[in-house]
Amino acid sequence: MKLARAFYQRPTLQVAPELLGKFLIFHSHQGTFVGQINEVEAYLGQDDPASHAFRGPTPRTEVMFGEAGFSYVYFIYGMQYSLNIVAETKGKAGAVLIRSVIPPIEGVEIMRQNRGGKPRPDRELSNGPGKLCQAFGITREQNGIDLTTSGELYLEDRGTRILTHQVTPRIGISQNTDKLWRYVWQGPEK
DNA sequence: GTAGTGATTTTCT
DNA sequence: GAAAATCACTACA
Repeated sequence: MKLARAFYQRPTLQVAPELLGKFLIFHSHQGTFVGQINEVEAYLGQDDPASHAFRGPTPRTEVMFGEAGFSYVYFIYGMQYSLNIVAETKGKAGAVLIRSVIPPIEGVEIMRQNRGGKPRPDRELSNGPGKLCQAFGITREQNGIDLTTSGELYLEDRGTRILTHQVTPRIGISQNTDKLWRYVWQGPEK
Protein backbone atom coordinates (compact mmCIF):
# COMPACT_ATOMS: atom_id res chain seq x y z
CA MET A 1 0.00 0.00 0.00
CA LYS A 2 0.99 3.62 -0.55
CA LEU A 3 2.93 5.19 2.28
CA ALA A 4 0.86 7.80 4.16
CA ARG A 5 1.79 11.23 5.47
CA ALA A 6 2.39 9.93 8.99
CA PHE A 7 5.24 7.73 7.76
CA TYR A 8 7.17 10.78 6.59
CA GLN A 9 6.28 13.07 9.50
CA ARG A 10 8.97 11.68 11.78
CA PRO A 11 12.64 12.42 12.43
CA THR A 12 14.69 12.06 9.25
CA LEU A 13 17.09 9.60 10.87
CA GLN A 14 14.13 7.37 11.67
CA VAL A 15 12.45 7.60 8.28
CA ALA A 16 15.62 6.94 6.25
CA PRO A 17 16.35 3.31 7.22
CA GLU A 18 12.67 2.43 6.98
CA LEU A 19 12.63 3.42 3.32
CA LEU A 20 14.85 0.43 2.55
CA GLY A 21 12.88 -2.25 0.74
CA LYS A 22 10.05 0.12 -0.19
CA PHE A 23 9.04 0.45 -3.84
CA LEU A 24 9.49 3.66 -5.81
CA ILE A 25 6.72 4.01 -8.38
CA PHE A 26 6.61 6.60 -11.15
CA HIS A 27 3.91 6.80 -13.79
CA SER A 28 5.39 9.07 -16.45
CA HIS A 29 4.28 9.85 -19.97
CA GLN A 30 6.86 7.26 -21.04
CA GLY A 31 5.30 4.48 -19.05
CA THR A 32 5.42 3.00 -15.57
CA PHE A 33 8.66 2.59 -13.65
CA VAL A 34 9.08 0.58 -10.47
CA GLY A 35 12.19 -0.13 -8.43
CA GLN A 36 12.98 -1.30 -4.92
CA ILE A 37 14.95 1.09 -2.74
CA ASN A 38 18.14 -0.43 -1.37
CA GLU A 39 20.28 2.61 -0.54
CA VAL A 40 19.43 5.96 1.07
CA GLU A 41 21.10 8.83 2.92
CA ALA A 42 19.64 11.17 5.54
CA TYR A 43 20.08 14.94 5.25
CA LEU A 44 19.01 17.17 8.11
CA GLY A 45 18.77 20.94 8.34
CA GLN A 46 20.28 23.18 10.99
CA ASP A 47 22.48 20.48 12.48
CA ASP A 48 23.94 19.16 9.24
CA PRO A 49 26.51 21.29 7.36
CA ALA A 50 26.39 18.85 4.45
CA SER A 51 22.69 19.50 3.88
CA HIS A 52 21.47 21.98 1.29
CA ALA A 53 19.11 23.27 3.98
CA PHE A 54 21.87 24.07 6.48
CA ARG A 55 22.01 27.80 5.66
CA GLY A 56 18.27 28.23 5.83
CA PRO A 57 15.55 28.18 3.22
CA THR A 58 16.36 29.31 -0.33
CA PRO A 59 14.26 29.04 -3.50
CA ARG A 60 15.89 25.68 -4.13
CA THR A 61 15.54 24.17 -0.68
CA GLU A 62 12.22 25.58 0.49
CA VAL A 63 10.46 22.28 -0.18
CA MET A 64 12.73 20.67 2.44
CA PHE A 65 11.23 23.01 5.00
CA GLY A 66 7.69 22.31 3.88
CA GLU A 67 5.28 19.48 4.55
CA ALA A 68 6.61 15.91 4.79
CA GLY A 69 6.02 13.44 2.00
CA PHE A 70 7.01 15.76 -0.84
CA SER A 71 9.69 15.16 -3.45
CA TYR A 72 12.83 17.30 -3.64
CA VAL A 73 14.69 17.04 -6.92
CA TYR A 74 17.87 19.04 -7.54
CA PHE A 75 20.44 19.32 -10.31
CA ILE A 76 24.09 18.65 -9.51
CA TYR A 77 27.49 18.71 -11.21
CA GLY A 78 25.95 20.12 -14.38
CA MET A 79 24.97 16.59 -15.35
CA GLN A 80 22.56 14.79 -13.12
CA TYR A 81 19.43 15.03 -11.02
CA SER A 82 18.96 13.50 -7.60
CA LEU A 83 15.72 12.50 -5.90
CA ASN A 84 14.95 13.15 -2.23
CA ILE A 85 11.95 12.53 -0.02
CA VAL A 86 11.09 15.28 2.48
CA ALA A 87 10.67 14.17 6.09
CA GLU A 88 10.09 15.91 9.44
CA THR A 89 7.18 18.23 10.05
CA LYS A 90 6.37 21.48 8.32
CA GLY A 91 8.87 24.20 9.19
CA LYS A 92 11.67 21.77 10.02
CA ALA A 93 14.11 20.77 7.30
CA GLY A 94 14.98 17.16 6.59
CA ALA A 95 15.07 14.86 3.59
CA VAL A 96 16.18 11.41 2.55
CA LEU A 97 18.27 11.04 -0.60
CA ILE A 98 17.25 8.01 -2.62
CA ARG A 99 20.61 6.75 -3.85
CA SER A 100 19.67 3.51 -5.47
CA VAL A 101 16.78 1.27 -6.53
CA ILE A 102 17.76 -2.31 -7.25
CA PRO A 103 16.47 -4.28 -8.93
CA PRO A 104 14.54 -2.30 -11.54
CA ILE A 105 11.15 -4.04 -11.47
CA GLU A 106 9.06 -2.47 -14.20
CA GLY A 107 9.86 -0.33 -17.25
CA VAL A 108 13.33 -1.83 -17.57
CA GLU A 109 13.46 -1.50 -21.35
CA ILE A 110 12.52 2.20 -21.23
CA MET A 111 15.10 2.71 -18.48
CA ARG A 112 17.75 1.21 -20.71
CA GLN A 113 16.77 3.62 -23.51
CA ASN A 114 16.84 6.59 -21.11
CA ARG A 115 20.33 5.55 -20.06
CA GLY A 116 21.64 5.71 -23.60
CA GLY A 117 20.46 2.44 -25.03
CA LYS A 118 23.83 0.83 -24.46
CA PRO A 119 23.97 -2.77 -23.34
CA ARG A 120 24.18 -2.76 -19.56
CA PRO A 121 23.35 -5.25 -16.85
CA ASP A 122 20.12 -4.36 -15.02
CA ARG A 123 21.87 -3.36 -11.81
CA GLU A 124 23.82 -0.70 -13.72
CA LEU A 125 20.58 1.06 -14.66
CA SER A 126 19.68 2.56 -11.31
CA ASN A 127 22.44 1.90 -8.75
CA GLY A 128 23.20 5.57 -8.06
CA PRO A 129 21.28 8.81 -7.47
CA GLY A 130 22.05 10.27 -10.87
CA LYS A 131 21.54 6.98 -12.68
CA LEU A 132 18.22 6.36 -11.03
CA CYS A 133 16.86 9.75 -12.09
CA GLN A 134 18.14 9.27 -15.61
CA ALA A 135 16.63 5.80 -15.83
CA PHE A 136 13.24 6.95 -14.49
CA GLY A 137 13.30 10.19 -16.48
CA ILE A 138 13.02 12.27 -13.29
CA THR A 139 13.80 15.98 -13.67
CA ARG A 140 12.95 19.17 -11.82
CA GLU A 141 9.45 18.79 -13.22
CA GLN A 142 9.07 16.21 -10.46
CA ASN A 143 10.22 18.63 -7.76
CA GLY A 144 7.65 19.43 -5.09
CA ILE A 145 5.24 16.56 -5.78
CA ASP A 146 3.11 15.38 -2.85
CA LEU A 147 3.86 11.67 -2.71
CA THR A 148 0.82 10.96 -0.54
CA THR A 149 -1.76 12.39 -2.96
CA SER A 150 -0.07 12.13 -6.34
CA GLY A 151 -0.95 9.21 -8.58
CA GLU A 152 2.19 9.96 -10.59
CA LEU A 153 5.05 9.52 -8.15
CA TYR A 154 4.83 7.73 -4.83
CA LEU A 155 6.28 5.07 -2.54
CA GLU A 156 4.66 1.76 -1.75
CA ASP A 157 5.08 -0.83 0.99
CA ARG A 158 4.67 -4.31 -0.40
CA GLY A 159 5.48 -6.09 2.82
CA THR A 160 9.19 -6.59 2.27
CA ARG A 161 10.99 -7.51 5.47
CA ILE A 162 14.41 -5.98 5.98
CA LEU A 163 16.49 -8.36 8.07
CA THR A 164 19.82 -6.55 8.13
CA HIS A 165 21.30 -3.40 6.67
CA GLN A 166 24.61 -1.58 6.78
CA VAL A 167 25.20 1.90 8.19
CA THR A 168 28.10 3.92 6.76
CA PRO A 169 29.27 7.53 6.21
CA ARG A 170 27.59 9.42 3.40
CA ILE A 171 29.02 9.58 -0.11
CA GLY A 172 30.18 12.58 -2.11
CA ILE A 173 30.22 15.17 0.68
CA SER A 174 33.14 16.90 2.40
CA GLN A 175 31.56 18.00 5.68
CA ASN A 176 30.05 16.11 8.58
CA THR A 177 31.46 12.88 7.20
CA ASP A 178 31.78 11.32 10.63
CA LYS A 179 28.01 10.77 10.78
CA LEU A 180 26.80 7.33 9.81
CA TRP A 181 23.72 8.46 7.92
CA ARG A 182 23.93 6.23 4.85
CA TYR A 183 21.83 3.11 4.93
CA VAL A 184 22.46 0.19 2.59
CA TRP A 185 20.35 -2.92 2.25
CA GLN A 186 21.93 -5.98 0.71
CA GLY A 187 18.81 -6.52 -1.38
CA PRO A 188 16.54 -9.50 -1.90
CA GLU A 189 18.07 -12.92 -1.42
CA LYS A 190 19.48 -14.26 -4.62
C1' DG B 1 39.66 -5.50 -10.26
C1' DT B 2 41.27 -0.11 -8.75
C1' DA B 3 42.75 4.91 -9.82
C1' DG B 4 42.48 9.25 -11.98
C1' DT B 5 39.99 12.91 -14.42
C1' DG B 6 36.75 15.73 -17.35
C1' DA B 7 31.98 17.17 -18.17
C1' DT B 8 28.76 21.16 -17.31
C1' DT B 9 25.14 24.17 -14.85
C1' DT B 10 22.69 25.53 -10.84
C1' DT B 11 23.15 27.93 -6.81
C1' DC B 12 24.86 30.87 -3.36
C1' DT B 13 28.87 33.99 -1.86
C1' DG C 1 33.59 33.19 -9.10
C1' DA C 2 33.76 28.67 -6.80
C1' DA C 3 31.85 24.54 -5.31
C1' DA C 4 28.80 20.94 -5.69
C1' DA C 5 24.50 14.90 -2.05
C1' DT C 6 27.87 12.23 -9.65
C1' DC C 7 28.95 9.48 -13.61
C1' DA C 8 31.50 7.49 -17.42
C1' DC C 9 35.49 6.75 -19.60
C1' DT C 10 40.35 5.72 -19.77
C1' DA C 11 44.56 3.48 -18.28
C1' DC C 12 46.64 -0.01 -15.93
C1' DA C 13 46.95 -4.48 -13.02
